[in-house]
Amino acid sequence: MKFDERHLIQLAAVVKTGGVTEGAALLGLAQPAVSRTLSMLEKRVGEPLFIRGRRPLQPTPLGLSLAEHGLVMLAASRKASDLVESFRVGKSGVVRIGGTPFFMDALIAGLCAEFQASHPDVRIDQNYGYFPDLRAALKADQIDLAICPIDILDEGSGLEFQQILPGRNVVACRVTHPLLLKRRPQPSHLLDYPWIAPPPGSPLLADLRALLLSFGATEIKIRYSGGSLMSVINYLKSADALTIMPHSVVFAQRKEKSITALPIAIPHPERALAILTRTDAPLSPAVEQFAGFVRSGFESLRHLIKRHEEAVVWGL
Amino acid sequence: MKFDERHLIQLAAVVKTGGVTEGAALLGLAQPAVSRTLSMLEKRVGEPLFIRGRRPLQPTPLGLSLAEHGLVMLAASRKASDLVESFRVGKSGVVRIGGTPFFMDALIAGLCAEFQASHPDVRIDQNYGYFPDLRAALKADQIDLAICPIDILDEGSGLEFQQILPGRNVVACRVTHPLLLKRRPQPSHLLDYPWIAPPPGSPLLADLRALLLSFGATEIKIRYSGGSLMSVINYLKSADALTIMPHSVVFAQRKEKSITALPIAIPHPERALAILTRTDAPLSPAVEQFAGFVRSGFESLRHLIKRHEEAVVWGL
DNA sequence: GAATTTCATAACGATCTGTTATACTGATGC
DNA sequence: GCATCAGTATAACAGATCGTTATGAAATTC
Repeated sequence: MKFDERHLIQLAAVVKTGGVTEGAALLGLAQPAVSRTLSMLEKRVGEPLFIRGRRPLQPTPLGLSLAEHGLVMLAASRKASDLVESFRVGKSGVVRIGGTPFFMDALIAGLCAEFQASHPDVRIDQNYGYFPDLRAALKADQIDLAICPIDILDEGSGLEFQQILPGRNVVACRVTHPLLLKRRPQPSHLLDYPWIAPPPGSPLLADLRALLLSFGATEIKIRYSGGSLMSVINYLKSADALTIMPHSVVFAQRKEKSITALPIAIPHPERALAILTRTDAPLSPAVEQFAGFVRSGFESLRHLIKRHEEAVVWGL
Repeated sequence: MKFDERHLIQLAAVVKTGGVTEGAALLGLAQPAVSRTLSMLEKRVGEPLFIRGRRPLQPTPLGLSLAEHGLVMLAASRKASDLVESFRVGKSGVVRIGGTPFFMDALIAGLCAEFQASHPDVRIDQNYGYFPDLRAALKADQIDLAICPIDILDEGSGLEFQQILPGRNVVACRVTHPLLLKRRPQPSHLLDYPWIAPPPGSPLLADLRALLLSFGATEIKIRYSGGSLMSVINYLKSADALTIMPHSVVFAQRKEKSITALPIAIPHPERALAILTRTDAPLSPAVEQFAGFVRSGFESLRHLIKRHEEAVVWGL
């Protein structure tokens, strides 16, 4: 005995509403359609599903049991419909993001949480990587969207950068660092302290090398490397060490009052943060929503940084 | 977005098995049918449900979520099919029985439990009543089957008795009753003890009256009445009272060794126990099974009683 | 017992289903 | 890199099914 699921749903609707007419209305059908379905079901099952000739239509035990299964299907069907609707407007789905570790840890994770306040049914899968990895992951459709500093894209690579924050590197240290006490700290002083090297593969590492070269420094006291952002910060908090960091990352930590940036202008390449996506395939609605949220989030951040810097300048 | 539930089930089958061909096979369909359903679904949903061009067919998150709902429906559908199968062979369903209190309590309740050892999914609803009530309940389709002593049925009543046990009334008392010590207890001795009257409406009450009349007794010391079987037995256990009971009910209590029957032959009308059912509507499979079980159960009981009585005779 | 509501049946067009046959595409082998 | 192969998509068609309107039958209600 194999059922057409729709028939069981119709049965469920009739049992639930207590009438063929009402059941049909519940499903948006005409009454004869449902009536015929019931007759057909009874014939096929070979057992009565309703007690005939009773006006508040009353199911037999078998009819009732079958209707319960139908109700399960009806609920599942409704849920499926809702799911598609919410998926379409980006209210459900999966967003697979990748990005450079410091940015992800400092800025994106929090944004994800904020995003889910309005999109609770969107799942976010986060991955770490630097540009080459991210580019490959995007091409291989392992992630939907990458967040990393702008890099060079081949022509016709099928990828696209959208800048979300202008970049600037700073030298970070703990708030009690002795260099902060100096009236005018000089770049050469930077060589007096132990350094934390950014993770290998990180653009920051290249930037650090360029920075040192600009001082004519050939050697640097690297005492720690390989840690994630939290490790680096915790190390910094416990020593007068220095490291190079995107300004926005240091800025994001300002509330903690544990690390800050040295007021030393250092050379820095153009490293604007951007969203990297594929151009060949359309983004799923949830990804689209998330990307929009990230853009507006960084737009706010940009203004915040701007006002903050103006305030700091005035405060000087 | 409203789905044809069957489509979601097909989607579920494909996701579950990991291939269109296998999914189709799981549902007993040809591959093109399922393939077309998938194409159609994707077009209607407007979002890809599978990542194209991957051989171990891989669903998108949306496809996967939809498939989960489809799986729910598939499971419900299977359960519904199983339910009908088990109903057909009487392995599930509801049996609504009614009967005279003493028989139900003494004999039927235990049989119900035994029945459900082989039919665990059959629910039994038990009701009490005497013949007129049971007849009415059957006609009103409130019960499927009644168990009571055979009574007079009108011609064309649409009901039918099937005898399951020949009837015989005995005088019951506790095993320590003084009358049991007498060599040859006489009917007249019965008037010396207090009596328990069977419940009003009970055939036993009429039988008791007839019994007394046969002794020429006009008065009897009725000290207790209205109790269910358990009350009557508990009363009997605590006093040298007497009461009239169907022999089978006393017999059913033999293991308890608390009450027994006096070896006094008393006049008794023909009161064979029977199953009363409607003849106009077919019994549901579960009821049929139950009726068969009751018949064979009483068949065994009949033999048991016979052997038991022969043994008692030999023992004398 | 008449009115009204509800259910069952009939007939019909449109749609959809499932089938077979066949072309296509990605995986696998050398 | 090309051939082979398994699995998937497409096409075409016959049959079933759906949902509709119109209408008759049955039961409830007043």
